[in-house]
Amino acid sequence: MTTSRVTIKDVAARAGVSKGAVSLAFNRKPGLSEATRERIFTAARELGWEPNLTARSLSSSRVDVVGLAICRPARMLGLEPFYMEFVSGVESVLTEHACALLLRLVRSVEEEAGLLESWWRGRQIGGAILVDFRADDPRVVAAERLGLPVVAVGHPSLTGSLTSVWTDDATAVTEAVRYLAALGHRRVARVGGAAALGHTVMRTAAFDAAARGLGLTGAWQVATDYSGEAGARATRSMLTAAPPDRPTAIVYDNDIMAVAGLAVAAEMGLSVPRDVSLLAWDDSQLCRLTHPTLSAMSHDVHGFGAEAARTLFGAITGRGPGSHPVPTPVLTPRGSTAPPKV
Amino acid sequence: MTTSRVTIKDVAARAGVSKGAVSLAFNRKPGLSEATRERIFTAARELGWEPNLTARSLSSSRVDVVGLAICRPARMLGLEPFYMEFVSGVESVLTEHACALLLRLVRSVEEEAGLLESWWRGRQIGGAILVDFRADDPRVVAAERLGLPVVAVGHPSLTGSLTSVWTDDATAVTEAVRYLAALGHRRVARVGGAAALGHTVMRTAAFDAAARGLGLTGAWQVATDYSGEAGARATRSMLTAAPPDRPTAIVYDNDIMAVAGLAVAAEMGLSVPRDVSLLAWDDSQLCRLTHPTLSAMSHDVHGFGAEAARTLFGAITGRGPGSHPVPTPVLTPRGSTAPPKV
DNA sequence: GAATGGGACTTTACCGGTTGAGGAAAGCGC
DNA sequence: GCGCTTTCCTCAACCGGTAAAGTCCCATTC
Repeated sequence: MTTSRVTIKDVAARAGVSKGAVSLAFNRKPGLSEATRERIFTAARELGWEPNLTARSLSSSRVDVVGLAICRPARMLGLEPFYMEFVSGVESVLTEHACALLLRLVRSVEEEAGLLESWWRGRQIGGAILVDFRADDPRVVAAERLGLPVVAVGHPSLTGSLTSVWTDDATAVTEAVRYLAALGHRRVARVGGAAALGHTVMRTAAFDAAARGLGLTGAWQVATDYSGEAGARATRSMLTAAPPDRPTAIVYDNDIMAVAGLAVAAEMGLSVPRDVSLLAWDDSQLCRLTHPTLSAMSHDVHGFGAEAARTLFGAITGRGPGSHPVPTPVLTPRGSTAPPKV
Repeated sequence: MTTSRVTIKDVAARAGVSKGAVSLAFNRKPGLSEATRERIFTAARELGWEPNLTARSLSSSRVDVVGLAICRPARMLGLEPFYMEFVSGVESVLTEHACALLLRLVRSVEEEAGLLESWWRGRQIGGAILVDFRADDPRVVAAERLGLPVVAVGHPSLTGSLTSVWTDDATAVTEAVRYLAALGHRRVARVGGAAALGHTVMRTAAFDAAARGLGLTGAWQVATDYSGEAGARATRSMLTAAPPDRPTAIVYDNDIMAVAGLAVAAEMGLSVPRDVSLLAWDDSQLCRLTHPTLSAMSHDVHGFGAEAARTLFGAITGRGPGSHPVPTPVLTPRGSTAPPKV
């Protein structure tokens, strides 16, 4: 009921000091005796005062909020364990710095670029995390132009002069293909993510290169929108191909599509991994909840988010641009991959 | 590079008016001629000015940010499609009001109560959305004491005097049980969510009542932590029970556990729905990506989030407490439910 | 004993908007 | 031509903090 109208002035009055002193105490700056400091904290505690962050950031012109806009259809977002895990990693670091996360779902990168400008101009955020880069991403130019401190989650080749945090997807794709080839697979397919995304392009190229390098003749890949439906559709079309073309192993660009692929195989009466091997990507817990369990290219998404947040703090505090690779996804074999049936 | 140091004063100067006039124009308040208004907008556009929201909320003491804290282990969060869909529903309404969402993951409701107080005292949020109520939830008292406008997502019996938005879970559970009984099942089990959550308690009671009412002798339910692992464990222990006790149908409290249950059945060589029927809850797209597809108690989670946000705006603008039911989940039969084998 | 220095605060000028109290000019009735 | 509204706009006081400059007092130092 009592709308807390307690301000720094009340605390100052109660502690018998000026508001400047209260400010010094709460920002742990030197220039106050221990006794006074203590008196101020006591007064604040008694009144239940907390500094008004709005006022603080107005006068100190630093904002303890970072923005994150995600640009994927709501439908897919919910299913994609990646984002929530990423966000939770980001949070874990932000929390340490008493920093908050402003989240927004957008429909296009153009909208996102506009939003970032708005947020920054309106002093709503002190920095931002950018994900899902595409070729010639408008956000690169926007962030540079605005001088907005950001961390770009994506390969340096996509993020221009922005500070970036990225995984080496090309190497991971190569490892995946090598593994399947080592098992004896010759016809390997890949169900990729959205073609517009930069990392999809890179994975696609890496897949091609790896397949060619290993002399795999039947390499075949398609792009999807990352949704389970699309994954199912792609899998169905691959598995219904005439036997000489039919892949014996399929790599997916996320978990969901791999799960959907597993269902398609079951629905077609094919046994995994006897008739076809499946390899997922990202490796959320979902991969351990299926039967058979899904082999996957696994990485620490939570840690990825945390690293992104740490890097963002670096950018906000003026550290110049840089490129921060995080560990490459590693192959985690489970029940869905095996040598092809002879 | 050019840190945008454009302020209302610059715009005023350029348009040849006072800053008060600019303020009036940008808040669409009366008292300005069309011509002046136009001149001001032009000047603002030319300078690329956007009002500093920090300054605005300091002087107008209204904050266009709402808080949402989610209290579940990161592990589970990622997998739970519910939250992202809910958030996307919330967003869809917030966006219309040019309002932002402050998100935070917390480890306990106590921490959340503290956070809300901090956010509110620090004028970081204008209101909050509270989810996952438990019995005697400390957030109820906290929100009341602070006078913080909130919308509580949970049954009115759990949310005290707070404005609430809720689904009638008891009715939905009853419908689920009735459906399975109508198919001929006599031994129906339920894999519930976290026992500490209020809605779990209500669903548990409703399940018991429904089973008793229908004279089902083998009703059996357990509580879990909502994780896929726990769902798998529960399913395994149910399906390994001696035949007279073994349930022929299992209802799950979310999607993930149902998916895990499906895998367990497969791993045990049981056929779904021939040997056992499974019924999921929430019905994200995941239910359509399995084989067989999962029958589910289905509701519009996106719409649920949107309604919560709308109701919150009501609370913020001073509308008194109220209780807003949203549509009860409805049964959506798919491939995982059938009459029991005789 | 005057000059120096520094610790402990206070003062005061912002930060960039909003808001309510005016004030000048134009329109209107008589 | 005078008072009275309206319309349109200016002024100045906030909002609740921060930060740089200023004040005071006391201990040193020469």
